[in-house]
Amino acid sequence: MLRIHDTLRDELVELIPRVDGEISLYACGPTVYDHPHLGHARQAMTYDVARRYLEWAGWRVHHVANITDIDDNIINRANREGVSDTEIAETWTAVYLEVMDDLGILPPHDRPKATEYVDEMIEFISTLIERDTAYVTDSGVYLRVRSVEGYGDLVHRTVDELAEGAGTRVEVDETKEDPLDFALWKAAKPNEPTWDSPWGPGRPGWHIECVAMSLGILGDDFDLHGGGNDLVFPHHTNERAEAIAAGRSFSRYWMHNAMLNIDGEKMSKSLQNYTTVRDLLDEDPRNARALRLALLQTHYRKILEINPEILETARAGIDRMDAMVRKATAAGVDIDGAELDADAAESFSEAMDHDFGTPEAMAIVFEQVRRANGAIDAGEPEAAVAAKTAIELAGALGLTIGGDTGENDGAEDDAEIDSLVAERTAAKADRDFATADRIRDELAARGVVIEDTPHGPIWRRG
RNA sequence: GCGCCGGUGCCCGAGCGGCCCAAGGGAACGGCCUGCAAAGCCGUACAGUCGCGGGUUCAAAUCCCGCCCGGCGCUCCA
Repeated sequence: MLRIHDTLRDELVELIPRVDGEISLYACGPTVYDHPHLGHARQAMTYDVARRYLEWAGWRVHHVANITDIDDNIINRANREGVSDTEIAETWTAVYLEVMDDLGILPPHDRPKATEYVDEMIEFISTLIERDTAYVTDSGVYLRVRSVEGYGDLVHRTVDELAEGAGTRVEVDETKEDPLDFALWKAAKPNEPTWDSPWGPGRPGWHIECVAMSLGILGDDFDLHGGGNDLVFPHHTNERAEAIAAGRSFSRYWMHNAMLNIDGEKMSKSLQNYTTVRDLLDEDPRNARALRLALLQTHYRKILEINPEILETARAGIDRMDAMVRKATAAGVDIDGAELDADAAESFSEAMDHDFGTPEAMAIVFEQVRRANGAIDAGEPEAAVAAKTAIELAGALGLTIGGDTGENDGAEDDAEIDSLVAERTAAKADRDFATADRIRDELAARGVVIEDTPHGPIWRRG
C-alpha cells in the first residue's frame, strides 16, 4: 500500500490512482532565465526519486514536468540584455536540461513548454468567462476568486484570512473587483511578447499554463501534482481554483517538497545566497551523487540545511559504498549472478511506500553494505547477495554505486597509475618497503589512494 | 500581525503511542587485519532531561495545552 502525505488533506493517505497500476504525475518545473540552483536540484530530484521508485516497484508512471518559458523574469532579463525573450528561454532551457542530465535525473516522459500551450490556455480562459467566474478588464482577464468554493483549502486558510494579506505587499490593480482576484490573461504592455486573444493581444498569467498542460497531457482527475512547497500559495492554490472554476477534476493528490537552507536561512534568489548546480558539479565530479545521497538522507518534506560539510559527509558515504563494490569485484564475488535479499527488499519497499521514506530506505542500503563488507572479508557466499541488494536498492533511488559513474572521464593516466601500483607491489614482494611507501606517497600526492586486499591492491581517486 | 513547520548524541539526520535503554551517515576512541598504512570488520563513549513546563494514557521522543528558541509562508521564487 502506497501512502503519501497529501497537502490538501494534510495527512497521510493511501494513494489510489485513477487507473489501477498506473500513476500520472505532474511536477512543476522551473522558469528558465538563469542558472539552476540547488533548490531546483532538490525539486527535480524529489520527483525523480519518486518516479524511479514507483517504476521499480512495478507501477507504470507518466511523469510530466513543464518548463515555464514565458514570464516576467524572462522578459526582464531579455530587455536588460537587449535580446528576445525566446532567446533567453532557449538558452536557459538548454542549460537546465544539461544540468539535470548531469545530476542523473531521468527525463520526464513529457516536458511541455508554456508557450506551446497558449491556444489551450485561451480556450480554458474562455470557458471560465462563459461560466462567469472570470471577467475582462482593460488590464486583462481575472478569476473571481470568491466564486471558487474552498479556494484556500490547499493552504488551509479561509478566503478572508487570505484577503487580509492580499495587497499589503503588492500594489493592487485598480481594475480588479477584489484584491484576491488574479490574472488569467495580461493585456499587452510595451516591450513584451504578445499573443492574439479574444480579449486583445496579451500574454497568459502564471498559473493557467500548468492547468492547461497538466489537464492537456494527463487528462482530468490525474493522480499526483507536485512542486516546491513555496508553490502551495499562490501558484497551486490558483491552479486548483482555475480547474474548479472550470468544473474540471484536478489532481487527486498533492505533494510538496521542502526548501533548502544555507547557513540557517532559506536559499533564494533574492537573498543572493544560492549555489548553482553547475558550480557544485565543477567543484567535485562526485557531487552529483553526493547531493543525491544528502537529499535521500533527509525526508523530502523537511528543510535541509546544505553546506560544504554536508556534502563532504555525503561524499564519504558514496566512497564507502563504492569501496564495497570495488572490494567485492577484486575478490571475484559474482554480484550479477546473485539473488536479491528478499527481507531487505521488503523493508526497503515498506520504507518507501510510507511517504517516500528515503532516509530509512538508505539506512537499509547501508546495512547491506556493511553486511557485504563483512562477508567479503570472511569469504562468505552471502557477500554476493548483500552486494547485489545494496546496488539494486540504491539504484532504485537513482544512486549508482560502484561501476562506471563517469566521474573520472578525462583522466587519461590510468595506465601510468597501474604501472606505479605494480612497481609498488614488486617492491613489497622484495620487502623493500621504503620504495613501496615512496610510490604510495607519490600516488597519494596525485590524489590516488591504494587499498591492499587479500586479492591484490586496488586503487581509487580520492 | 495571521498561518505553517521544526527543536533528537560531537555534526547531519530517522522516528507516524508499546518492537526506542532511540535507525542510518559522518567524525572520535579501542581492538582485529596490515611490514606500516588505507579500506574493512568488531567494540566503546557519547541522547543518564528526545527545547522547557504541565496534562492524557497501563504505556509518550511520539497525543493535548502553555512557554522559549529557530526557520518559512502571506511577494517573483523549487
